[in-house]
Amino acid sequence: MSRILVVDDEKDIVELVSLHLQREGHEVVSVGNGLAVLPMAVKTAPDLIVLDIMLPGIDGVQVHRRLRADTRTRHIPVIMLTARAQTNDRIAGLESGADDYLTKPFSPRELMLRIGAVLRRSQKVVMLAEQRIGEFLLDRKNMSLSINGKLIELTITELKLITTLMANPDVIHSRSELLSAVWGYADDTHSRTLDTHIKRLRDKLGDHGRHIGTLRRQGYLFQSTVQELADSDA
Amino acid sequence: MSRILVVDDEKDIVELVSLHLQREGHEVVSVGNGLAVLPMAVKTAPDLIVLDIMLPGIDGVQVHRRLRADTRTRHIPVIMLTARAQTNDRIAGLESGADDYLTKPFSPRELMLRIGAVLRRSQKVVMLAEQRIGEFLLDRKNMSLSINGKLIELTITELKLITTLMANPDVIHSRSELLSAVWGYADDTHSRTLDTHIKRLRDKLGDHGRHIGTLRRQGYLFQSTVQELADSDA
DNA sequence: GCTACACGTGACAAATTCGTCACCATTCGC
DNA sequence: GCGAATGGTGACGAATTTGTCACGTGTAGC
Repeated sequence: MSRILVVDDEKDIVELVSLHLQREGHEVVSVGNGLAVLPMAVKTAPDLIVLDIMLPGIDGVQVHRRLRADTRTRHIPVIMLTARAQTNDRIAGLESGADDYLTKPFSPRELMLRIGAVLRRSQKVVMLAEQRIGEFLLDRKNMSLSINGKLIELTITELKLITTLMANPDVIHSRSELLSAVWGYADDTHSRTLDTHIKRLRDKLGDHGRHIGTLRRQGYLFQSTVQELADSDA
Repeated sequence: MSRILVVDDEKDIVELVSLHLQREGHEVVSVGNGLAVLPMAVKTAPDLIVLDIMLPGIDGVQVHRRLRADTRTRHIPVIMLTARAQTNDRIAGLESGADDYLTKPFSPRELMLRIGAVLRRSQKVVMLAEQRIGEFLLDRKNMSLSINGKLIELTITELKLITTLMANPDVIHSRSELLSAVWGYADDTHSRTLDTHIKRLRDKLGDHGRHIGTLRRQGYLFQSTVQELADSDA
């Protein structure tokens, strides 16, 4: 599942938290000294760090600063464990930097919920840099479309349109869905805007414009494969 | 590393191939019956399938057809194992569909090389759909940039420019690199095109335009963090 | 077969984008 | 400090993009 780095010098806290995390299928790494956090974080690349404030070596606030300052660890979400004795402005300082915080003593269940929430928020959504469908190559990194290796010059509107269609090939995209994705509004009563852009796009695709199909009263779709022109018995 | 589905009813072949694959760090799943391939492929989502022609149940050619016809498995590369007794036109038919083929008896080393080559060819390049840097959110899926949740309206040229810069934050991008990535040429002798677009982009970013730094005689860079305006001792 | 509705089409004009360029500002090396 | 090189700036005009709209074509339901 995910790898969690637990930082606390109280062994019973570490064991309790580890137990709960492992029960949920996470992998746990732990350290008990502030100075050891950054090297361990760099080495193990955890998905989240649970970081206690009171630490031997250097304290949790300092550790947090170092994690944020290092390009290798700055992206790792951090949940800080604070003691009730912390002053309010100190807690405010923590809140502004950490992804979440929890006051000791805490219920392990509460911590698990917090960890789950922070992990979900931080999950990276990825997509294919290049998507090939038949003779089409959509290069999302360079924001370009090629057909059989030949670059098709598209306006940004046309590019957004084909990108939206090719994101889910062979699936119908309603008019309102396309308008929303490309134009930011969903109602096109009495307007031919979408139709005009579809035509322009099809024109630029030449013969391959047939890959953009119309489903009357439903919307448009990008077809991975199209029927060959029938010469006989058409 | 990668997950490989090995399909062969000869147990010694399966064991031999599995041994070599596991030695290279791959995970191996195997089935010995043609009818079991598709369900297993759907279930385990392998990165590559090694598929023997001679199978009980349905033969390898049929299996291959089914894999290609199913949207859940059509993208999985297939290496087919053929027997020397196969006729030439049958082999030609296989070649046109499989990603690679190998004739029994084969050396395991040869198969490993083929597997490596096919895997390398099929690796999907992915990138973050959304990239957050400080207050900037680059949404590659929708081709948009937001700062603190506020959409910044950019032209396609400006978008390509900021995308290129943010792809490697805090790294210098030379003028020729930017020209090549955005304009498709690298020489800007006697032209202020790039500079003009950088200025336009900075203007649209307002205060946050400071994130785009100039390094004289080297190029430009996107800075994840910038110095706060110093009110004292500036 | 007829009609109403949905989509395709060509044309237009306003808006926007783009590259260029003259000039200014800044930086660096001598 | 000076001069040359480099980057910033505002303005211009050509080219392109965009949305709209009248009209035509195609389709589905009665």
